[in-house]
Amino acid sequence: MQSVSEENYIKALYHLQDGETLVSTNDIAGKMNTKASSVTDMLKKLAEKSLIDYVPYKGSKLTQNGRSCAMQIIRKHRLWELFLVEKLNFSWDEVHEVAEQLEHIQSRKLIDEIDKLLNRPKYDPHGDPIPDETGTIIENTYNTLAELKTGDAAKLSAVTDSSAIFLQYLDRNKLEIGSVLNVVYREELDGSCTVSTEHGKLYLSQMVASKLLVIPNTSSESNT
Amino acid sequence: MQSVSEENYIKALYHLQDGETLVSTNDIAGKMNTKASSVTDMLKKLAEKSLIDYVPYKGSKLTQNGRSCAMQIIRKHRLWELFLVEKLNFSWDEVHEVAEQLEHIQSRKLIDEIDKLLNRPKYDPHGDPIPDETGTIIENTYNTLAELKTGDAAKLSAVTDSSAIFLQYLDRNKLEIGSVLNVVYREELDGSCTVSTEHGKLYLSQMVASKLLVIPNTSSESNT
DNA sequence: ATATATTTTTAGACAAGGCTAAAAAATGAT
DNA sequence: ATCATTTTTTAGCCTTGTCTAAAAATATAT
Ligand SMILES: [Mn+2]
Ligand SMILES: [Mn+2]
Ligand SMILES: [Mn+2]
Ligand SMILES: [Mn+2]
Repeated sequence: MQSVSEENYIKALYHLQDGETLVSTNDIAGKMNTKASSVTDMLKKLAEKSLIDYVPYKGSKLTQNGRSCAMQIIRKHRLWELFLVEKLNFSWDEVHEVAEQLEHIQSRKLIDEIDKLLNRPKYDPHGDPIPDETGTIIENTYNTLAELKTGDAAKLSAVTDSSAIFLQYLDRNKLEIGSVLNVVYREELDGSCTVSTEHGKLYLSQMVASKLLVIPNTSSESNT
Repeated sequence: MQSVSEENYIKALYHLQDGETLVSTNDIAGKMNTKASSVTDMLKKLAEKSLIDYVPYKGSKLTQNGRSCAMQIIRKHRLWELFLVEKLNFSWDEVHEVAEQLEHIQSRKLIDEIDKLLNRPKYDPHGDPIPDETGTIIENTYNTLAELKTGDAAKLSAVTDSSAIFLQYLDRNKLEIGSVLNVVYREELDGSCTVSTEHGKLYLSQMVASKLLVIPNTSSESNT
């Protein structure tokens, strides 16, 4: 059993990890709003428990064990987020903070029952995939909206920024998971794009477009 | 905002308090499975925050402030317990441990929505009253089954022992909140009693009978 | 009233998790 | 290859919450 703090480090490591490359101590400190020295201490402890492989001065990565631990925490986080939206009238910009607390509740039955209640959902309110009981997670290869060209169409499938301020911006512009986006014009100069949705035309900056993960519409793939 | 540990001390103090009398340091240590010296340290801290009145060598009691804080924690504990039973297929002997964790989650909206979902319930699965948002709690004056005499009838309304082992004993004997109990014979020697329910006759020891809170049936009050 | 027993507090220590400042290692630029 | 910069680790300190052992206060019994 891990402490709340240990769980948070494991989660951060998972989110920062990209393939087999080691995650730097500084990056972890950045993500967790702590100091590098605190991170070093914790890395030693996690290595001791064989949850991570830690190479001093080089970086660290999750072991098999650590990864499966991370998946359980992320599963809980995302199931709770969906539960809050589906059953307790939370909006998608309100759930993250509460889920940060709920993800640390220790009860196998509790999370299994939430999973059942929600009919074994595959995605959370932000489009992130929910690992199943065994820790298996769907790996989707999305495009960002910023990668599309004039004339392309796509379905908004996930967002990479779950901050309240960003999600509220999307709400104001009637963008939600599932929205169909047609790229009316893509400005190469600054990477911005004008899209049309069922609610009308929208101008989206490169900053916003790069945070929207989409599945390109194969039906309009002909116009290359 | 209080730490989880502070909240647990406040809760213990509430449960031990009886009227205006001071609660002894030793009693708190007993209830919390800690040592008296640890309790003394915490009492000083809680007094500093004016959550309790602490008189060294005499004991302590909750202030107005501390009491209202206790009510919020107990409200959360009991609402979560009922939620687990009503919505997530937990049995009444499984909920306490998980509720001990969930009661510390900080989110006003979360608990309000749970309350709404359950239709502003008045009692938890063990018959304990649930404080409302303002901290108001129903004060019932129950009798224990052990106080009744031969011929009395009563409705089981609450239990004072929520341990899994005790609740499972009640399950095995088909006793639940709401069960109607007729005292067929009360043995003065050892305080045990034989009761009949809709499922048949039962022999209950004084130890068990004293943990069952009942509302005597006024319709059979005539036989005094 | 005094001695004994019990309860409570104090003193000092420890583990977890954090911080700052200094030292050491790695990286990058000439 | 050497020097300067950045990253990481170490050393030492702090806070929270716990403990044990000793001291002080209170309660109890003669
Ligand atoms: Mn989240
Ligand atoms: Mn999410
Ligand atoms: Mn309980
Ligand atoms: Mn209860």
